[in-house]
Amino acid sequence: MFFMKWLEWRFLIISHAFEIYAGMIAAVFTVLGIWLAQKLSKPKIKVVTIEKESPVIGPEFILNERALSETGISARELEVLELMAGGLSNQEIAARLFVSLSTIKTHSSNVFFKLEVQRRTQAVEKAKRLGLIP
Amino acid sequence: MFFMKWLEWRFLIISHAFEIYAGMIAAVFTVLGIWLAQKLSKPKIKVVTIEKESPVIGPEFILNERALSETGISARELEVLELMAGGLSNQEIAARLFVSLSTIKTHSSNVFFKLEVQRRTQAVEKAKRLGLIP
DNA sequence: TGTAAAATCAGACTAAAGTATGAGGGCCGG
DNA sequence: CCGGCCCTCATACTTTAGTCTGATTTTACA
Repeated sequence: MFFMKWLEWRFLIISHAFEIYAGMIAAVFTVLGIWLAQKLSKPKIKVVTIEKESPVIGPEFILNERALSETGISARELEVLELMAGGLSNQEIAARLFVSLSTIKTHSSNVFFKLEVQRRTQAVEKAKRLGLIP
Repeated sequence: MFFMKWLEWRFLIISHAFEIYAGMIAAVFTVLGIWLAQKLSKPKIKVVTIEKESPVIGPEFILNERALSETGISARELEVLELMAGGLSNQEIAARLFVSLSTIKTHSSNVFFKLEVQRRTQAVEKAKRLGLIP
């Protein structure tokens, strides 16, 4: 029985040798094709942009020249305004700028007038809004 | 001459019929393989992530509770501090909160003590730094 | 229920801040 | 060279801010 079966197989293989050969070639080259496709195909590139919140990197202050000229605030007055914003008293500002208290009072009064306010806290607040100080 | 060439070709084709056949099969199935690969394989996706710096859009203010408890500033005192930062005088703050001027003076004095400052401008400046007010 | 913190207010005082007015000197452009 | 602006300073005065002391009431909490 075994022998018979084997003979049958042998016959089949021999008589269909070409077809088997062709099939093997087909199989091998199909695999080759798949492999080629995988190797050669360019990957699709998907670009994902991620918005990253940067915690206020640039404290870069740019003076608002327009507002400055519109208010008519002078260089010295702006200096006083900056120190004022730093929380200094008129006395301390005077010492810092090597001038008298009277001078600072005059300057600050002028600043208040030009900014249309009546208190230093308001002046600082408005000056910041206008971009006159950081 | 032409005839000779043709004969030569013919001979070549016939004698190598099998190889040509095999080659064609190989070619066809290579293409099939490529096609299969294209159809069946998931498309390769290469994900490129790009970090994009965005300059903090939201000026959303979040109160710094830590600093608040550390300084020991009470709710009412914080209210006064906020109005103070708005440039209001003690008189105006008193009117706004329906209390007397004395009360506001007491509150502000307490705030100055807790923030370790001596002037309202300094208090406002420091409070902003600490995240107590916007 | 006692108490500690918070909120309220007052009076008195000191210290700043702000206003008003005037004035002198420096600098610049018409 | 003069008028206008800026910077400076002073004096006098008013207003606001800030300190200190002391007190009452409310609220929250153990």
